[in-house]
Amino acid sequence: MATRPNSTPPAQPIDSPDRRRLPPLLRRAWYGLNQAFRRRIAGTGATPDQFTALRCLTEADAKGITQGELTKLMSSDPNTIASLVERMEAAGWIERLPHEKDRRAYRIRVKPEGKRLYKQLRELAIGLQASVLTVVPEGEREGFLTQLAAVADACREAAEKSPKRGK
Amino acid sequence: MATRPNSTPPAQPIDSPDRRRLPPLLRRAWYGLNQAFRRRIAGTGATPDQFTALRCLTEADAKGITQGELTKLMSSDPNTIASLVERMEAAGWIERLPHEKDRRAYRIRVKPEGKRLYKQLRELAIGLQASVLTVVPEGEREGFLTQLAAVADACREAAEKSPKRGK
DNA sequence: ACCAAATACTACGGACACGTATTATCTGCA
DNA sequence: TGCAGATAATACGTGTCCGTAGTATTTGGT
Repeated sequence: MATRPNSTPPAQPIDSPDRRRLPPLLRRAWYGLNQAFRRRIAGTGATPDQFTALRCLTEADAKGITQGELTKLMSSDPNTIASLVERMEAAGWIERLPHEKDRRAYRIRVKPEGKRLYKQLRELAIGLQASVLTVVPEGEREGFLTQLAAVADACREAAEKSPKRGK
Repeated sequence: MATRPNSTPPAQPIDSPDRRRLPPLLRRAWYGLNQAFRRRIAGTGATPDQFTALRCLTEADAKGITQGELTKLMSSDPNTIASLVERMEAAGWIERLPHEKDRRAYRIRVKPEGKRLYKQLRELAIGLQASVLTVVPEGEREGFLTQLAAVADACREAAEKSPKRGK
């Protein structure tokens, strides 16, 4: 039965049908990455999504963005962001200030405590991402990420082409 | 400002920092794909995860697998699978029979109604996957999927190396 | 200046991800 | 044979995903 080379043990034989299909591969990669990160940051009290939010807010900062903008940056949903932001505000990591032009919206700002937490999480995230990416040979990494970006855009586009309400 | 070629419109300039980082790309791809699929199958009453379960069960079938095996196939969690299976059983798509060797476990079988549903969902899934994959040039597709598989394995491995309980 | 349509957010609900804890059963080993 | 430890499920709780519906405000066209 397939004497496999003694490297990192594959969970399934290399020719398993699953190894060639996009959705299962994406699922496995995303859940695995998430789980690994969640466990590594468990001690901080934050979740992977909360880190993502902090990253988006930090990089976009200036005067603070709205929930709607954060929704787009996180490839997420307004409802999800609403409760996410609510918990993060309760935790004291961010604050919601009234928007100076649009009274429907908020400006979300990262508080000092949130910035401190972000720095801490970022170290762990960088380490994890680096260790995962080593499995793609250095020379092919750029091309791989470019293709993944194209696939990601295609997925998003497919989602937007099938809206919730009819055509 | 970066006169971009008139192909599929990128949501952001090509040099945006996000287009080169693995976690945001995976997030975007996975959520986008999921959302697109969920909307396309909304009429059937099934969810993307239920389709995944049906696919795993159908391909592995024979006498039916246990929840634990399904958990591994779906890169998921025993708790998640328990409630997923419960709903699918209530919907009449699958049934749980006592395992003949292990009285703790079940054997999950796809019922006729589930098989019918699966065939229907599969058509939609294949179409979606194909349309998404067209953004990767034909000749590079195989290599891309191979690299994605390697990344997926690395992610899973990273997750298993950081177990929930301490070191 | 006025009103329909779009937009920012909230409220509520079903489904999923996953951590901890518990029960029932199986397995390995002295 | 006997029992500690591993394993298959379950129960329960928090956080996230996202669909539908509703409120407040802004915008665009007349």
